Amino acid sequence: MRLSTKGRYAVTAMLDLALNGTDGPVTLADISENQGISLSYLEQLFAALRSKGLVRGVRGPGGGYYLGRESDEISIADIICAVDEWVEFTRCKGKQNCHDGQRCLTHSLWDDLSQQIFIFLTDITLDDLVQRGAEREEERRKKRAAATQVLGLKEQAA
Amino acid sequence: MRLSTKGRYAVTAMLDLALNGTDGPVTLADISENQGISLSYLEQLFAALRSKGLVRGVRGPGGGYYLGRESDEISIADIICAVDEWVEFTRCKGKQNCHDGQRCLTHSLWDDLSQQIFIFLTDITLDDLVQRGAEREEERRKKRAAATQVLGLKEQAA
DNA sequence: TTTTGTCCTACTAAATTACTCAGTAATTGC
DNA sequence: GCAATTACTGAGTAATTTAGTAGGACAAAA
Repeated sequence: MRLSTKGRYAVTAMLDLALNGTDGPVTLADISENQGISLSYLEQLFAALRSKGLVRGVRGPGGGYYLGRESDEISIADIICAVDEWVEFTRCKGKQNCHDGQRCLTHSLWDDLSQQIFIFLTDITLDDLVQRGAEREEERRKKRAAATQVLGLKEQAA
Repeated sequence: MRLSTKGRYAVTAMLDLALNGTDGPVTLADISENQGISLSYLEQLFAALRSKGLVRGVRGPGGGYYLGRESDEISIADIICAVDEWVEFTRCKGKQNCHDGQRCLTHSLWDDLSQQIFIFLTDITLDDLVQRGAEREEERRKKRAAATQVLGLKEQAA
């Protein structure tokens, strides 16, 4: 899993959509101004988001973008995966030579870590972030505790 | 926390050092050949590692690099921080405009995630990887469980 | 004193990131 | 129908990062 600023831009934009898309679609021009991201870069990001069904575009005057699904059914991992392509490159089979086994050690380390991050981000939805913004701190703590508990349980079971 | 291939290279090289540095120093030329990393790039990485005291260089014939500390006192996070500079860029105060609070939401999300990753990688040492390579699978599972348990406990306490 | 290696600086190539420009397509209001 | 608005598309470009080259200077062993 890659954690780039590109993914952050996408999450920020999607959050903007979740917050402001309640009454009518939101234009990229608005998001561009709100978040300080260039319009054309947003267009590229939203092309990727659209192809994954995370957003729905409406053309013409008064148009803009809606979320493709409910905000509590869009995880942060969904968004990042959509824009970051995610061809996980650490697979030993094939390109890399893992003859002496050392490289495989770091590979498995990275795979493990990547999976941990993925699980973490899969358990956080756009809606969770919205709730967080609405000063519902208690709710937030519960959600976060539940998310990280999954991490713990997953490994303790092994 | 950044997870780049640069950091992976560094971890791989350090693991090579931990495995082959038991009898005498290891030359960068050896690591270069073993791991398929260019010599000059390794020199850059090791300059950073050396400045942080993670390795110790010995000049002249028969020279090379030793680990700067015992392998069980060097965490993966140490290595990545050394080469990746880590100027965490998500701090709201200052450069970015967080006027409407939306950006702050993603900032705190990223900060949280970054911290989770950091904790995860801090609890894994070079020695853990070496043990793992020695087919001590049971040991590995115990270590991993302990490491991830920290993640769980940290949040459950909140 | 020659060889082997670290150490140091600058430069270059490739990839990625972020952005620009110039359009086309669909929808609305006049 | 026509103009305005907005999503879409693709080519191109600047800035940054990553990775690798080149050419040394210094230190120590042979």
